[in-house]
Amino acid sequence: MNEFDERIYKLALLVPKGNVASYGQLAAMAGKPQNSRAVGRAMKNAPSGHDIPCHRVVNQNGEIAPSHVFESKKHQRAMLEAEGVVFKSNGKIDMKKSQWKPL
DNA sequence: CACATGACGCAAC
DNA sequence: GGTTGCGCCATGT
Repeated sequence: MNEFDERIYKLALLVPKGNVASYGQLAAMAGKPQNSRAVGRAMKNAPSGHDIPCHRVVNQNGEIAPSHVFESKKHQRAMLEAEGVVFKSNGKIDMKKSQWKPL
């Protein structure tokens, strides 16, 4: 596992319940602002059993992965909603309210 | 080794 | 505000 990926996982774990982080955000915090893609790749390659809330990691548009990534988009939406993440009428996440703001 | 693809982001139109 | 194009990095063929 690369150090970068490890940081991504750690950051994902740091995301509090009810909040979400964008790929670019994690990438920036990991030290590579332009490497947002690698974040997604890292999530995809994320090891199971590490309690990594990959569902809390979304894109800047407030959208979740296509669907084939998790069980389904609906499932993930329900999961996030259960955690307190605010969703807009269009089915996307209200980033303005739910985006994780690290201290 | 070169090319194409992908859980993305941002600037430009 | 939606769509298009380009950039960045890692992986697979």
